[in-house]
Amino acid sequence: MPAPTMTRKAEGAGQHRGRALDPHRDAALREATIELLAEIGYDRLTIDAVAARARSSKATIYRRWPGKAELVVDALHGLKGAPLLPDTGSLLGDLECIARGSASADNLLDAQLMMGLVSALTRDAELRRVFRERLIDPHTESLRHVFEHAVARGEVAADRNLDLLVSVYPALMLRKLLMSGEMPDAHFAQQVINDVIVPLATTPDGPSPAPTNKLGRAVARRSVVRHQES
Amino acid sequence: MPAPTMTRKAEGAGQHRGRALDPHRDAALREATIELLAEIGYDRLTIDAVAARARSSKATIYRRWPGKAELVVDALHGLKGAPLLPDTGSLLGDLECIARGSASADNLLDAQLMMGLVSALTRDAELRRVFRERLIDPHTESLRHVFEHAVARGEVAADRNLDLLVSVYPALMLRKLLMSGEMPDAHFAQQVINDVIVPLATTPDGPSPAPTNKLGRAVARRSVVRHQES
Amino acid sequence: MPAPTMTRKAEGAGQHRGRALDPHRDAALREATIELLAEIGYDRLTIDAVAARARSSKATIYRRWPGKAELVVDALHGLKGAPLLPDTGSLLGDLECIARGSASADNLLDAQLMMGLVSALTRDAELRRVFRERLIDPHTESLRHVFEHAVARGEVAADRNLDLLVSVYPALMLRKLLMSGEMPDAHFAQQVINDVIVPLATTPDGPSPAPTNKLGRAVARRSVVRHQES
Amino acid sequence: MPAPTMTRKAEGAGQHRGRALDPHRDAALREATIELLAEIGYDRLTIDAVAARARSSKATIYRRWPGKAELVVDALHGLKGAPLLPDTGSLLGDLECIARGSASADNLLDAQLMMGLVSALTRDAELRRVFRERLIDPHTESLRHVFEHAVARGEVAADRNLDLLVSVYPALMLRKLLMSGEMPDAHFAQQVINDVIVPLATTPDGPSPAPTNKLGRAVARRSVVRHQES
DNA sequence: CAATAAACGAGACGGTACGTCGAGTCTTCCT
DNA sequence: AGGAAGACTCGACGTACCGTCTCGTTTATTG
Repeated sequence: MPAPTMTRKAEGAGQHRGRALDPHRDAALREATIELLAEIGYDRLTIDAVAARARSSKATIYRRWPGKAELVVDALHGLKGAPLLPDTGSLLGDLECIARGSASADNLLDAQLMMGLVSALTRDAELRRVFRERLIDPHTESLRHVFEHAVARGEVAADRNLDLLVSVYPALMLRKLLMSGEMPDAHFAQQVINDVIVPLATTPDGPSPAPTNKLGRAVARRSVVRHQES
Repeated sequence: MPAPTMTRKAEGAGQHRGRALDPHRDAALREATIELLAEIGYDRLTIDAVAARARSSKATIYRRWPGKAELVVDALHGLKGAPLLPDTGSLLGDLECIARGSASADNLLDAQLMMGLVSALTRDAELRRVFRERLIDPHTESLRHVFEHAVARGEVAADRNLDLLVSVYPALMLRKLLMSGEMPDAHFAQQVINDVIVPLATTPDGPSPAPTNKLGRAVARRSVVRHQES
Repeated sequence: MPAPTMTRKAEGAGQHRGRALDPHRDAALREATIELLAEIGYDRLTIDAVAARARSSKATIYRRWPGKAELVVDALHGLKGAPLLPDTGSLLGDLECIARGSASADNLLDAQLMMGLVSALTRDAELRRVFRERLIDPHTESLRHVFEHAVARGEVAADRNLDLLVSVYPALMLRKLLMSGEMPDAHFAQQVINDVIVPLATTPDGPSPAPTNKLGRAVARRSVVRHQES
Repeated sequence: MPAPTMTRKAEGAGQHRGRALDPHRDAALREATIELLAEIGYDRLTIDAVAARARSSKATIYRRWPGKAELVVDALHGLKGAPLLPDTGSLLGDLECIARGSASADNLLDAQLMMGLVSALTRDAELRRVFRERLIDPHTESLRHVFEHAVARGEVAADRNLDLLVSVYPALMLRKLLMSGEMPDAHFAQQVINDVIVPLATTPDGPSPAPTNKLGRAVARRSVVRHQES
């Protein structure tokens, strides 16, 4: 599986005519970026400051990344461990595992990064793509993995809209993050699991349940229409 | 009843020795700010542009607000939430009404504002508060209103965690907006209603369903503890 | 003898319909202006600073003077004593008297003022007029007085171009002032008197002397052409 | 032999680590400065205007000079004095040559520059020095040259105070310029030559004559025409 | 082993926006 | 109506970053 990021320029360039980009500079630049991010935040971070801290020149940075956002994304990418793919044997166990992970230090950093990056998402479709691939999808994939196992075990019905289901938890966490300005705590995560995710996954009928009252039929009829999340 | 914002300088100054700040300038500046926010977004909005559009001078702006963030916050203050409070007589009808409203022109403006603003949410707690009050709460209140009526009608069980329930729909819409870069369409809204909100609201048992396996008890126990969304 | 300054607005207005401009404010403003001029100089002097020092408002200043230059001219005008009109009985004695006066403290102040004001002379014809009337003419009048007495005594021929003659001394002093940045000293003044003014005033022949050598004829021919100063 | 100006930053820096200051930009900036000085004067000249005219950015200017005064000083440095050194064979011929040159287009530019600059002379000794060297001395040197030749020819006595003598003409021209706001015309220049410079240079006795005699008899031939100083 | 191609540090470049300051005017309230 | 206070528009100030570029220098590859 090739180029992981696409934020870096000429990732798989292969043979070079002249001198190749020095990997030591890469590392130093990423490190300086991370340090400055932690010290002064995304918005006050300047390319000049990164260059100065890494005893580099701006050109060396722009030779590697097209701009600040991509540099930061790439720098933080290096920090991220693999998304945890829990397998406790039960849906609830796996979800609690994820909930615990949500409040870990790793995710705190992710959260800060995310909040700092959301700004650039407004304008830059490419950044949006990378942002999703690097920071969002790992979490949803973790959840998808959990749900797929649960389906295999028979804990969750096979007809669920998984694309939507796996996005409920991160959506609520993101919202909480943006609204509060800080990483959601374990309490909140557990609450989401208990009060939203588990009920949603284990509702006896399909996502649009068997009508239990006079209005139910209309519901059932409509929910026949299914959509793929784009 | 204290000053609501604290972003404005000398909010309750009372008596003035000299000439007072002209409220007409306030209004013009706020209006120009809102227009520009919607047109070009928070990050590309400049104080100079606001001054030019309001036929004002920068000094007049800086006399009122210490910087861009505060200006924007204060301008948003003026935006009335005007949440639609549908009452079609059934939960599903109300929800569909809201879903249709989600894609309306009003919400498009809101969405643009949101996309332009999220950047600043990272740093500015005050901005975050006003952002929530002016742009988020009106929508959740609309949903809360709908759910409360549904509870009153017996369509939804009384034990649901409403704080969380009302945030599921906006959280998914926000996420979709941020990930796609554009306003979620009616399709998506309807899908969320059908596959997430309705099932969640009408699950026969409480939010933590009757355990169907050995781990259920622990779940039930935990879910006794309820948290208020802060 | 009419209005002395013409920098003040409505100097000879006579009867007032309403309240008259308070002369105490005049004095306080002039005083503040003089103080600030001495402390920080003309260029760094601001109207706001004058207003603050005099516990006045800017409007009160602009009600009296059209701008900074005029305020300063007027303020310094109050400081000036009458131009000395020496009468020692001889041309040389009078001139030496003037030379001594040139280096006095009064003139030092004048010099500083002059240097600060020259800037505005570029643009403002009115200021130029007042500048000349208030700061230049008194000195030339003093000289004119001296020369007229000398003519009456027979020390100087009656046909001299007095307008030009009286401007030689101040022109050299002004030039020296501008070129050195400081008030010309008594030495220089005496030198000008001895080496320029006295020879010029007491040249035996007219200003264009009878030719005394072979080239003189050409000179004489050319110098036939006379010009009226425009 | 030290750096002549010290207004430029790092004048003799020698070796550069990075990219060097582009001399073409220097020239363009100086040229724009001179043009604007002549057009609108020192006081109305703005850094922004210079940058705009030179198709530069303000940073490029501030990288070279700390402020407006230094920029102007340095720009003036580039002006070559090109003093005309007339040699008609007679004092009067040379002087008339200079008088004619005084009203030429070149001197008009000089005059505009001068008028625009005098303001700043008050404060800036360095500006004063350059102003003198670039705009004043060339003219006085021209005169000194003329007088020295006249002395050599025996037209002018060797005991004259040349330093003073050469400054009389420019001093009167400067004064006229400042008092009238416009370039003195050829009329005036001729008058100064005839009525001041020539008499002064050709007075039979030394600069400090015996003051007690009454020599003014037969003057009246040429000075029949009288002039009013405006 | 040269030649050469490219990366490197340094930093100048044209821009754009910033937040401050002073000017001259206007408005409000007080005396 | 005058005066104090101070907000108003206007416009220049000097600074800070942006992303691009041009220097000389260093370092790998290639011929």
